[in-house]
Amino acid sequence: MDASSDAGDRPWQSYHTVYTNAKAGMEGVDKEKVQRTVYEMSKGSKFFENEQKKEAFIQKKIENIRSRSTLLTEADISHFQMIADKKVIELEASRVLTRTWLHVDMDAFYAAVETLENPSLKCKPMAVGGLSMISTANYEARKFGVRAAMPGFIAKKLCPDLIFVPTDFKKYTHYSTLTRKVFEKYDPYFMATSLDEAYLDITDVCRDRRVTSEEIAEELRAAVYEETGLTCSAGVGPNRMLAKVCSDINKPNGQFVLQNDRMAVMTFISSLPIRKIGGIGKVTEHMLRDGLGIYTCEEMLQKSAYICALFSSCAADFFLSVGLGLGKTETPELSMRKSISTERTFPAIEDDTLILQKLEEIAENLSNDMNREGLTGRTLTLKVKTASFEVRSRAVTLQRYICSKEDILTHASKLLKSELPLSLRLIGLRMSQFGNEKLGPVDPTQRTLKNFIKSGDASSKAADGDNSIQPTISNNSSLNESKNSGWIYSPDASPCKNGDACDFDLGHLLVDNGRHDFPCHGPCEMNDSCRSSQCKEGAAERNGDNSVPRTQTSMEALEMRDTEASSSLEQLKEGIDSNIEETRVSDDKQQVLSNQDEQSIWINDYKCSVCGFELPPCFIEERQYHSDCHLAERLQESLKQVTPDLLQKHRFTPKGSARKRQKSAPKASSHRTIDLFFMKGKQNISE
DNA sequence: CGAGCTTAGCGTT
DNA sequence: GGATGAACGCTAAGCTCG
Repeated sequence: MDASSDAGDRPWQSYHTVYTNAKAGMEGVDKEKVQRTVYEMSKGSKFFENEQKKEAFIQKKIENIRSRSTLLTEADISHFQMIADKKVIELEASRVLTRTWLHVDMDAFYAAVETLENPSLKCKPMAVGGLSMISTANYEARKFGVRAAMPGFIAKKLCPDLIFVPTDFKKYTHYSTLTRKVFEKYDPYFMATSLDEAYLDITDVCRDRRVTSEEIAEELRAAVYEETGLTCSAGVGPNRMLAKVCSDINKPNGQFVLQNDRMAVMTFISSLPIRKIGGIGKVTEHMLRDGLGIYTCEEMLQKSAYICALFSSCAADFFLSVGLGLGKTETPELSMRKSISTERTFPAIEDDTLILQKLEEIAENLSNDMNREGLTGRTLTLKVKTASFEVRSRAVTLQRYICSKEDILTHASKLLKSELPLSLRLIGLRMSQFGNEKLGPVDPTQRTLKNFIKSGDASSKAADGDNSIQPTISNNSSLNESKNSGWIYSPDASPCKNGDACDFDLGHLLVDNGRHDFPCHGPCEMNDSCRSSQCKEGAAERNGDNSVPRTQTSMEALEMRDTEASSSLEQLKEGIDSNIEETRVSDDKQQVLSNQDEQSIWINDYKCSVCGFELPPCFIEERQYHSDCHLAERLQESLKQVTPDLLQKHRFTPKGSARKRQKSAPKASSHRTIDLFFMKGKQNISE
């Protein structure tokens, strides 16, 4: 249906890409011509066809929004209006106008760096990237409609004289470091969001030096130029969302200040197109515009009832806060990496052997990256893009943490083989659900077995499912051969129906390797809200009560649970403690494991002194589990003597059930995979 | 019913 | 002449399992 209208006089008008919308430096560009060229160059390609499919799907979603909105009765609308009004009141109450944020954005950063190092590029249209993709274009090139994220061959068509310069991250990192040295002087806890962007809370520096935010912005930009020879733009506002919008207003080499005043904010936001807001991209813009007739931020509030009726609560909160000009004002806590991935695009290949060869390379890359950061993970996700640009992902969650190339490849191959035959143009692997990293960060909410017992958390309830680990080293064939079967604690026993009695959950423990800092080696390159632990503490202090880092709140929660412990559980804990002491004194062959003992348990750094099991030093995590399990065994012995009836509820189970789970889990998921494909196929046919 | 898992998709640089 | 990236974080929805 849509195709008929698209196929009219100007079919290119309905072909939207991420790079056809307006951006700084694009004023005065013949948009119609650009759009037509992009369309002509793309038309008929596999990429284009896929885009059309995606576009049709979005159109369906829009239709869905429209029809659902027309179906709302007056009663529905007044109901949702009430919900919306309540949300707005709550959001308004959360408005903070006491902080001043500055967003810095380097002007055409990569291109500017290249020009700095090669002045002959000055005043010539230039793009960093290649014929397949452009990272950044300088302002000369932007006059032709050339933009970041645009394929180079289209850019060349728009601007035949365009010069291509290959990307060189080393250079950009160097200059990024220089800019950050400047940022640090204005806010030691500044948030870098990429190599060329950062948020600074300049409240304190303005107050201490008794200067306006405008003066700080001027000074900072001059300092950045002084330090690097590069220009940047700045935006100032009462929160980060607004500051980011402001930094785009007078780009390049300019700035814009929005006063910390509610009226000023509301006026500013009223006519602001929604697409200017970070987080609202092509699809959301279309859905709001074509589905609900929302073009500006102000209209978010005018149509608040519809927003609450048609979107999730979370999305509605976001949209309404946009309408109110609200954004984040606190310095966020240290955030840890949640996944690590690597992917490669190549000319489409069909040969299974070649495909698996590619996979091996990617597995090796991922393994190297993980080892570099000391990460281990248990969820492995395979991503493939077919020759027709269809993207699929397939994941497995393992019962142990892996990081070696061999392990990754083993599981990735299984995932991939079940998809073949295919013609692929991209393969990617992502690891998530990190575990007890060898060197990297440990979830600070998790504690060592020893600390857990000492602090009295043995009395706490089962909680924090996110952090529960289900280690079974028996996946490893060499370990399977071990005669020692007592030290695996099973995930099968973990979910406890009897919540309150669930007070000794080994599955929720994580080995503490003693490192909590974000592994930041020099300047972080991607998405780095990188801070040292000192910075984190500083940020917490500054933020006041509302924004204590997650680490601390979780710990507080744990303390709370401590105090809530019942007297019998207190007794249990005391029993454990005293029994540990007893064991320590009485049993000289089988040591109770303290931090120091965790090392000394290994005879010749190889053989377990308790059970004789041999595990080389490189199996850091496995050894940690191993020693913890011995401790768990000890505890169980102790518990038997303390409260035999309570012990029944504890979940320290033999190996058998773990094995059962290993067998069944992957099967179940692969079945579902097939089912999904089947369903998908059927859907396509019916469409 | 809730937690955990899987898959897909959006947005950002 | 052909040719449209990489690496994250986040959310929604659907499913399974206990």
